[in-house]
Amino acid sequence: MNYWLFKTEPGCFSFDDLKNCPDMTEPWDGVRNFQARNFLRDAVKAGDRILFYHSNIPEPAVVGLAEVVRDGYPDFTALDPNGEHFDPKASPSNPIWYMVNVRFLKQMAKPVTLDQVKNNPLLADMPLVKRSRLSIQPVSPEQWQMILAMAGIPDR
DNA sequence: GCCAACGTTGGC
DNA sequence: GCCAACGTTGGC
Repeated sequence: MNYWLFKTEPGCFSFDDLKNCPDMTEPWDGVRNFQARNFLRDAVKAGDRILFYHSNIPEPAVVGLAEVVRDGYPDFTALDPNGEHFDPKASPSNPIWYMVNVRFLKQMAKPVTLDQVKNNPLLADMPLVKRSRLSIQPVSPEQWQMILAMAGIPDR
């Protein structure tokens, strides 16, 4: 099992939105960055755990945990000319973009802010801290445990 | 809203 | 295949 951090702008799709949708499960579509795409296509697998991160807000933070429930499959929103994630280069035989399905796991009573992450020397290697704009990032087991500890969530 | 960082595009 | 121009992300 692997750990990941998924970024989203809550104004676009928030952790509450995930919690409120049917089965608390939703396709993670619209990723249009090749490095993130590669993770979704090749490495993110059902059963993996996700740190759900809210970006582009006054206090960016990890706000909860989610779980991958479906391996990568073609992101067909790239084929919809009327959709906001349309990519004219994508086709059914060459979908280019991939997505996974994610399910709500746990809300953090105490979100872990970007500021807290940046101030923790043990988290200095996180892509998040290096100011990478990567929207799908790998998280090490140690980093995962640290974030959970900072959120006050017991490690089961 | 600004702007630095950085990913993508396209001319050559 | 280089690299300048351009577009996007995301913290502030």
